[in-house]
Amino acid sequence: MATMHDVARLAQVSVSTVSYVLTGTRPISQATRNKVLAAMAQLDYQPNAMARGLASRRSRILGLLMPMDERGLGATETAFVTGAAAAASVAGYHLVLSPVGGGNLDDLRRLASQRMLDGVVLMEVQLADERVTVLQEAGVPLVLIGRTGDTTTLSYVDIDFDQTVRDAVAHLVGLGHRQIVYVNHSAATLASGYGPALRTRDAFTAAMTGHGLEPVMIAAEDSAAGGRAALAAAFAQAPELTAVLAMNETAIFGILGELTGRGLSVPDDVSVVSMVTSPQVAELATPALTAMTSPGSALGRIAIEALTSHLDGPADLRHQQLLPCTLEVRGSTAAPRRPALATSGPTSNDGV
Amino acid sequence: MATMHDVARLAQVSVSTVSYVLTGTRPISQATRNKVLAAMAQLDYQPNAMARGLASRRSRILGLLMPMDERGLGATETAFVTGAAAAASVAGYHLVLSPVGGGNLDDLRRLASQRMLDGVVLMEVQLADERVTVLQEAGVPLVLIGRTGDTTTLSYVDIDFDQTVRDAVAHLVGLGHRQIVYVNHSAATLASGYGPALRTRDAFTAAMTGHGLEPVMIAAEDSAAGGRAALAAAFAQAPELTAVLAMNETAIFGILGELTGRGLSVPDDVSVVSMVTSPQVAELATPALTAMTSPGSALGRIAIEALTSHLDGPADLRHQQLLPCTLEVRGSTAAPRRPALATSGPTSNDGV
DNA sequence: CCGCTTCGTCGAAGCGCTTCGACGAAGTCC
DNA sequence: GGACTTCGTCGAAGCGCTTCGACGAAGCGG
Repeated sequence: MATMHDVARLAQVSVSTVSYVLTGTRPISQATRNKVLAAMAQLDYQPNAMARGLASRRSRILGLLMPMDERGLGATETAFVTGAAAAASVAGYHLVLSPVGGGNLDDLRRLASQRMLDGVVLMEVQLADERVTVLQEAGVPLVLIGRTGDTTTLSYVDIDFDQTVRDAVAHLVGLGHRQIVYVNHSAATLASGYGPALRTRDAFTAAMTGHGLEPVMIAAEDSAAGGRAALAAAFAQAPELTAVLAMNETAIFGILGELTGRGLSVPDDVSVVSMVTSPQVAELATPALTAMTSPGSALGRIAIEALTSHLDGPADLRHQQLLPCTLEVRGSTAAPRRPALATSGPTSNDGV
Repeated sequence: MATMHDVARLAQVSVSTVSYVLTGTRPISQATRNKVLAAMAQLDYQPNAMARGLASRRSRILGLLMPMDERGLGATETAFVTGAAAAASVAGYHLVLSPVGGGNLDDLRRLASQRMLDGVVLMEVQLADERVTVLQEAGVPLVLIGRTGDTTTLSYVDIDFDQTVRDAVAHLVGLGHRQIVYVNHSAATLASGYGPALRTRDAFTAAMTGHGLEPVMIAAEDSAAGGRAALAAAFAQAPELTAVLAMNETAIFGILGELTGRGLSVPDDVSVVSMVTSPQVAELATPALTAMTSPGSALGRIAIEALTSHLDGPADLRHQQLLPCTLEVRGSTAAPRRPALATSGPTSNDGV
């Protein structure tokens, strides 16, 4: 393995000159640069990342911390990762994914203190997330995907749940639906302070109220069985329901199964909209699901760009941005079979 | 950030002594050790990973190279990753996941030559995989998940597809099925030399022939639509079919949808077995799928253990191991409604 | 044409750690 | 009880790179 010394000797220049050619920190004449580049090519020289990191005190490695539970990564998360990796590569950084779960905070602390990561993107952020504290204490630059409760001092990129829910509800209301049930994540997830679950809950209430409609939310376990139970609960609470909006990607297959089981057809009897869902998953169902497609790879790219601009630019700037999911109408939504009965309250906003 | 120097000064020993306490390379008296450990604790000392790596020429970082296509990671792959991460942690290594796709071989070459990874686990190996060559040229220790065509010089862990297919077929034959169709990955995937697709194809042929039955294989695109088309093709080729064995986790939902669409019930009219499938995915379907559950986390653990034993032990040993998937009977398989007509050929193996 | 800045290059001093050789003290063997 | 090994510790020499200060050679204005 050739070192910088070898290159310098072959090119008949000093080591520092070679370094300057590599990093561009100081001007180098074209002639010298060519000599050095030729020597590098001839020796198949590759800089040693460790040595470089030690001397410069920056590793040019960015970490993407993704808790991996047994659920697996959906296409949404994957798009996110690939978007981030591409952006990192463009900025001249490596991206490594670290599957540090919520449990091992010590592992995280060690990783952070070892100065091996120049910066970190945190996925699946809770409203109160200890990992943020650990990382901040270790002095590691940080960008969140998602938001903590108090976001004033942090950089983040997140889905605009408010807008997304509003668009989804508007789509259903526009089709003529009046009794819409929102199937959220489980009660336990809500209680644990999972941001998306809480934010969509509030956004749904606001959107429905804005249309003069009654918001009904059901918390469902993340499983097909949970979806079935949720649908039963939904019919118990709102027997006239004609549409389901589901945040819970896992439960939705249970919902569909139960609907079929009750002899109800999608979308004729009940319309279904899936939130924050990838096209791939939406296409698995029959009929394919009308869904709010998440801006996965854009989210990843923007997070990395924010992080690198922190690193290469002034340290104290803050990047906060929300991106909505876009509505993609497929086969699971239609006008309700029985036209809406006028419900109580104003209906002036119906035509959205 | 405290350095080893600070610790040495506070403990009134030399730097090398501190290093020996940390690495255990040489004996240190209990008294000295305690002094050093106390100093470390007091200063909240964390060794600098870069410096350590530079001096020792080992980073204690292992890479898990997983091509991330838009399909996303299933629960199987996730189990794999978590198993690997846990094993790495036990062995005192960090595990980083690198989403290097098949395209950017140069990226891989750079990563490998920078000496920042002590070793690498390669996922989703093709029968002829250039990444193997690149890594071998760079001299990076290597363990495969999956196998290349020529495995003589390589370490690998893989699913025992032969055994898995045999068990799946035996289950169906045992229930009384005679016309069994195997739905594989797409023709393009087969042509590209994707090992699991090829191996299961051959294993299916062997297993069916062994039972004196006619093997029918359909290649299906990785989508719900592909599954529907595959089922149509299956009925065209084998109108009497009573069971489907599917390798294609994505297509299987299309298969189920098409079955329902044709008014056929699962498992009464047609039994379905899903290969290499996680319980989570199997439970999404209604009824839940009888499936061959992949030994995900064990596979990850074993791969890492093989890799670390390469690194810490003699360099030239070889680890080659196959693990079968285990049959988990759920609701999608049953005895065929119309008992099998005696097909041509011997039926002596039926009772398996 | 003199002092001044800018350009291009060099040498040397680290970055924080591991590891080798050395060496006194203590234990072991016949 | 002398020769020899083992134990526990130290100092110093790197690992391969970045970066700082220095310095000769040009280029510039007045």
